[in-house]
Amino acid sequence: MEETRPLAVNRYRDTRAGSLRPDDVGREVRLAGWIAAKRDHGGLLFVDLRDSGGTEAAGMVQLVLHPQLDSFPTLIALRVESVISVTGTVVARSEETANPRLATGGVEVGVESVEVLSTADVLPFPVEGEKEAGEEARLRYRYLDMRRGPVVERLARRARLAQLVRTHMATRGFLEVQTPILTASSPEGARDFLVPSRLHPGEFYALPQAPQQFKQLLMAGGVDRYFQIAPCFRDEASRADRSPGEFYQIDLEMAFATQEDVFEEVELLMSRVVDELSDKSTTTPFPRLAYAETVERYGTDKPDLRFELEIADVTATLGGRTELPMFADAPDKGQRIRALLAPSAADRPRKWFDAFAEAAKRLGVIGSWLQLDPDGTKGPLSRKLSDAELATLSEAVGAQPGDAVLTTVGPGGAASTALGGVRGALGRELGLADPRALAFAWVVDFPMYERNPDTGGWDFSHNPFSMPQGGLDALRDKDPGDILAYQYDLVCNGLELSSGAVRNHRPDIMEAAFALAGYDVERIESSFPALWNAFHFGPPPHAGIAPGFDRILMMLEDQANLREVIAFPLNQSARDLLMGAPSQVNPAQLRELNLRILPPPEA
RNA sequence: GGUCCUGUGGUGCAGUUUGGAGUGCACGCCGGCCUGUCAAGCCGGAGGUCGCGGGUUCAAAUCCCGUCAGGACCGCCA
Repeated sequence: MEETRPLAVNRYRDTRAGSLRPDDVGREVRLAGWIAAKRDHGGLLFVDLRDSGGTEAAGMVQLVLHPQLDSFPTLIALRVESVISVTGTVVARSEETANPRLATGGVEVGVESVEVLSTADVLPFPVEGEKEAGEEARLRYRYLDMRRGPVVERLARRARLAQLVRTHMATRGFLEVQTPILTASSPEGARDFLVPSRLHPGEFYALPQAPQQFKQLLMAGGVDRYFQIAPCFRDEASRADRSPGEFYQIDLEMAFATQEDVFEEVELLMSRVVDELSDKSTTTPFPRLAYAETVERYGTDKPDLRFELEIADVTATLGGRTELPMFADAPDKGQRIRALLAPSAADRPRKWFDAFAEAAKRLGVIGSWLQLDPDGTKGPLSRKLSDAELATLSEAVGAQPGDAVLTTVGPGGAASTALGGVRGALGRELGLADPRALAFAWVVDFPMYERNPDTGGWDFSHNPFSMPQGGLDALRDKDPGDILAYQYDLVCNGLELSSGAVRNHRPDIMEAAFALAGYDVERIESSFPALWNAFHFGPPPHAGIAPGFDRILMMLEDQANLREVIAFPLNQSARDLLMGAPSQVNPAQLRELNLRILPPPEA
């Protein structure tokens, strides 16, 4: 598989510590690395020497030092994580003293001389050992965290992913193009990071939120297929699966391509990534799910499809009929009654159900529940509904004794979303999802527009450059809320991996599409001058997508947090605890940029 | 902008519900003993503004208010 890493033979080392085996017995070797652990027996000292990590050859070997050695007192005094270079002879360990838990455990190195290369102070947290260090300390001393191993292993996997993406995309005819980091601020979407221009007082560059316009301009420039592992910058709040500030996307765009062409390319790429970089498996083609249907069935547009469990609708069967006012009044209020099976949850404590009801309340819907205990039903609904109605409800979700049924009443979308959140949590808590499965799916047919609750007008619900399905006719004839876009997401295991679209390359359709969102031609032109102009000079139809590089790694590595797959991540509030960014700058720097700092507005 | 969780020697935690002496566990650190350990062992020791500020109380790690820091989430992320 992996080629052996060539090792420079120099004054520090001629052999990797982790490579020693019984075959090496008798060899004179020179090793370098960290003191991972010391075991001081007074007259005899054992040192675990750990070589640098991130390669298969790295590892640990036991050194034996005898008191006759000149440097014995020095070694006794050195703290763990100090760095040494030693020469010595590889000797076999007897059967009683061999360590089967160590790859090098059949041998040890009898040390003849030691050179101390650097010394370590008392550590802020242990490098060796099972204990988890706190998140803050790990970030502040990221280099020590790396020495623990797993982070570097993930970085190695990250490097392999980058390499695989590049070789694969090249064989598929994609041209890797680097696009600017200093570019123009864009009026749409996320908040920009701004970079003041020294040469042009009062003017700013912006860091790209994504190379969206550049890749479309590459299409206009006749590039057939473009890709890039592209840095993207957005000044928005973080989540566990969303880095603050910066992240990477496998950005790609294809000329003369349809939605299906994009799907095929991404399926090829993703299945190769999964095959070569994980022990999981997946099958292509990925299922296609319509957005509206997905939200209806799973309560989210990024469902975890590793398990069934669909949200049922009981508005028709229970609404308007029962004695229970919230159910009885629902149809008249335009509300829906939604229900979700919670398998084997009948004996959950009251607290668990209350937490669900609280969560539902925060989303503006009423949550209630029914527990099908073997010795009778419990929960608020059991007292308020007739036996027949309870049976109807249980049947709707397929509940058996021992299960519970969760219900929500409220506006359709919110009633579904509340249960969608519970569905995901149930999958994790009850182990419904096969941890080795990767359930990819395409979510298609996103709505083009959505109502702005403040203005009552129509906003683009996703990318304003997406092609509306039905083109000009749809824009002219349909209710904006009913117009779908050639806009799609790739989801996997409850994670949104990617978002893309067939682009709108026609100025006439663009004009009509933007008009519905309240933009006139002048505003399009001033907001997106490059694209608007380029599309008047014969742009090819094109489509693309941008799978999240960091999120793919999260998925491959089974990590719940992006920080685990990034070498030097920012913390939740976008601070770099290691480097101390952001930070104030000196007045001379500000003067040169013609900037003055104002106090933050009073709260 | 908001909600929730967490903050206790260098590290990871328990103690907070029900106020009563900085009480406890594991690791680390310092000193001593120890020639076959590999989480070495044994003996001894040091190390604390219980994040910070205010309040209630005879008495606060514990209750209340505020604030700071870390995390999860809502808003936000076309």
